[in-house]
Amino acid sequence: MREITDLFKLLTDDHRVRILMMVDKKELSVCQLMGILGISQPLVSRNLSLLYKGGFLAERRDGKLRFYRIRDDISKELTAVLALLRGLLKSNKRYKDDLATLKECNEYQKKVGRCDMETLKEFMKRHEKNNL
Amino acid sequence: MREITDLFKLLTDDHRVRILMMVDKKELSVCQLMGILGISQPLVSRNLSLLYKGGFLAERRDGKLRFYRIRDDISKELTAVLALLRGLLKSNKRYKDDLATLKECNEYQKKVGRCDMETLKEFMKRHEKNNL
DNA sequence: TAATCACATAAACATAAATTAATATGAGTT
DNA sequence: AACTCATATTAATTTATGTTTATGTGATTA
Repeated sequence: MREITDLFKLLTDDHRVRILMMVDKKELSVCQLMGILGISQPLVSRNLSLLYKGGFLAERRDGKLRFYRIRDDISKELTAVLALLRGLLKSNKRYKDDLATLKECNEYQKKVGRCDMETLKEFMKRHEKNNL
Repeated sequence: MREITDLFKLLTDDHRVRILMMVDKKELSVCQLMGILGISQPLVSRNLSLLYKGGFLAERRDGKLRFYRIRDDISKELTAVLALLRGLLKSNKRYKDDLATLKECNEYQKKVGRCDMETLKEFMKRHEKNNL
């Protein structure tokens, strides 16, 4: 029983759910997630770590960057939970906004040709200004 | 987004999930739930109240007793969550034990012909002994 | 109408979780 | 080998949550 309530506990934090849904859409690095969600690096790392320990995520290192994505061999329990989440969020405003930001973030990176922390912080600054 | 994480928050407590699954099986009074789960009355009441506020439950008063059951007009979100829970718990030991206790509790009540707090406390005492 | 019973709620306490700020790690670069 | 950069981790603070004890409420019965 505890395993199940612990699983739900993973989904009681907005940041974690948003992170999960973003990497569900596309493999992402820590600094990309910072840029998209507009939150601090340790906060992204901590929540990634919890989702990882919860069995949702796979990690891949590429140079200095670490990319996270949904594991492709997650348990049937986690598969069911993910399916539920996708359904619940389909028409959620925050989720759709995040998806849009994800797209902008990608385009910005393509334009400047880099994917490092400075680039992402610059993106965060610009994005924040646009949403005032 | 908050609405969704709050929904999951309701399911992060063992007692609440057990209560939800018991009333999913059968309409039950507060003291019956005490007897089945073996926990205090304020604890049952508090968790029932949270599940009620969360939109899962309907209440019916019959004399001194208050019976709770799953609302028959719950939202599609809650319906999806309930379906998930039923799947996750289908083969869960604690859940199956609780179902067995629910059955015993019913039979005990039929035998003694009452459904009040004294009866249920007596049942709790006996049940505890049997499980030593 | 006073007492009792089932249940609800408030207050108090204990514990756990989220966030930030500061620091550590470890791979890549010079 | 020293340095830098992306990320992880720790410690400290705040905030939220669960549980018990004590008390309130409203219906029923004596």
